[in-house]
Amino acid sequence: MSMGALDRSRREPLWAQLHADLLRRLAAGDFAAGFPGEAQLRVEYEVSRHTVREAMRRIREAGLVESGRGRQSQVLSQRIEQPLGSLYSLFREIESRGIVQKSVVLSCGLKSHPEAAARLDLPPESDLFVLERIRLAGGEPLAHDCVWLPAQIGQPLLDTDFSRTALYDELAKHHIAVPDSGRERITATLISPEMASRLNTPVPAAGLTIERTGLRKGKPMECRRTTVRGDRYALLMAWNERGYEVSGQTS
Amino acid sequence: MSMGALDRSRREPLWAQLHADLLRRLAAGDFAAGFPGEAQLRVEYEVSRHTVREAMRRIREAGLVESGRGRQSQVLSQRIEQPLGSLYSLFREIESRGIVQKSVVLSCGLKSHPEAAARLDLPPESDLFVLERIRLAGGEPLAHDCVWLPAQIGQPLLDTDFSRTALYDELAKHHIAVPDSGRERITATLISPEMASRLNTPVPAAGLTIERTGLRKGKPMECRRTTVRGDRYALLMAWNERGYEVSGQTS
DNA sequence: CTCTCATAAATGTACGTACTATTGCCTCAG
DNA sequence: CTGAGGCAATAGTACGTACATTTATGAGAG
Repeated sequence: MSMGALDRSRREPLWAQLHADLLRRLAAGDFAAGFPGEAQLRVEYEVSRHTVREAMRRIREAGLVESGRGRQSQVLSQRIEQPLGSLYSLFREIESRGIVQKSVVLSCGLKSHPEAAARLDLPPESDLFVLERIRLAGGEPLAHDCVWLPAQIGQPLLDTDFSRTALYDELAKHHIAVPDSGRERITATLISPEMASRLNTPVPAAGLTIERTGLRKGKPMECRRTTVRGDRYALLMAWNERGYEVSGQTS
Repeated sequence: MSMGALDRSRREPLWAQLHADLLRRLAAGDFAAGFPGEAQLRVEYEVSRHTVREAMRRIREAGLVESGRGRQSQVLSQRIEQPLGSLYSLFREIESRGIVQKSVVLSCGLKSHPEAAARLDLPPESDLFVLERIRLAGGEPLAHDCVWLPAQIGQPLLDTDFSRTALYDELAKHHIAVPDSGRERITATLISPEMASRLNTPVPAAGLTIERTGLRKGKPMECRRTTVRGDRYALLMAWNERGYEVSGQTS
């Protein structure tokens, strides 16, 4: 309900409060039986039509509802996919297909790593949280994944069993936000004999190496190096006049 | 100037006409010495502040200007880069670095190719324009590139010497528009011995294989298969809350 | 010359009104 | 039952006003 949802004494703009409340109610499914009209929202929240439209514009632009002259707003499919890079796409795609995703943890602890420290904007000899895993999909090795975090972020994760859980889920449990932007460098490389035995590939074999730096509010907070078996993964990119979409394909 | 720029009798909304005119003037460099304020635009175009803001909101959201309380709008960098896929990024990046870009044309003509025809939504036995090249950068082989076009599009290109010219430039000369959207499938593959001799790589070597379908107004018009030497190319992806940016890196 | 503070200017927020264009629904004639 | 037409509802466009908040500027004190 709108009781107390809007507080005119707060510094936050009215439309922003209304926008937040509408998002909340959308997520809660309040509008499953139809989205209210501008007039109804104006009465319900006791704001002007201008304020309602200011909030609704953002809802529309996010693609959550569709509206037009003469007809009320229609709730659209609720998928709000934030870009999280090709790596995230990879592992999400696996889950969405219901493939069992497990990992073999090769190491998990604190260790210095000059190259990773440089990418995290830290002094070369800083201790970093490092997590090295072989990621399995459907029981078969898919990728070798090594992630470094600043020690202060990784500290609470030292005792975690990462064989069945995702790093971002663990970060969320400790109320640490995931990256909101980042860079990835994707190259095709030969899988080394040592790596080949871990990934159970023939020699020679090709792999996709993804070097990733994740940022939060512009500050590096995650540095990753992942080698995916070339025979089991494809990176899919779709582009149009508005931008790119990235997804993955695992076999 | 604003003389006659806005026509209230037209069906197009006033803000849209204003928006279009501001875009035009921006592109023409009219605002190089500072973007006009809302008040000035209101007077100049004889519209209400609401209409000015409706137009300006779109200019701001397109990232063309930046504005905030107390200070006038600032013109930002004017780069409006249309996404054209990773392949385009690859070859553009080479040109921007001034590296001499040449090609060895392996074949150029009309030929049927069932698999490519399927991707172009054409009957399997249709004749297609096919152009197969080894692309060189700095005198050294970089990629093997094979592109198929529907015969009617490729017909005028049959006599072109593609050893020094880009396909899209040739299409432009014949007033054929380039794709405005498309899909790419990027995988890591082993370079076959036959390909290795063409690309001058050792055996074994890894390569990035890009299968691309370019669309114009939703209709497939280009189908491509490119194998890039893994040791000479990296695909760079940057992502933030708004979307992805893709670029390339050649060595 | 430099720092501080008041002022002006600009955009942001928020209210009001009116009219337009489009849609969906209901009524009514056939 | 069906189709046409009118009517009400709804979002879009466009105008007006006022005040808040932030920034840049300039005057004046030190």
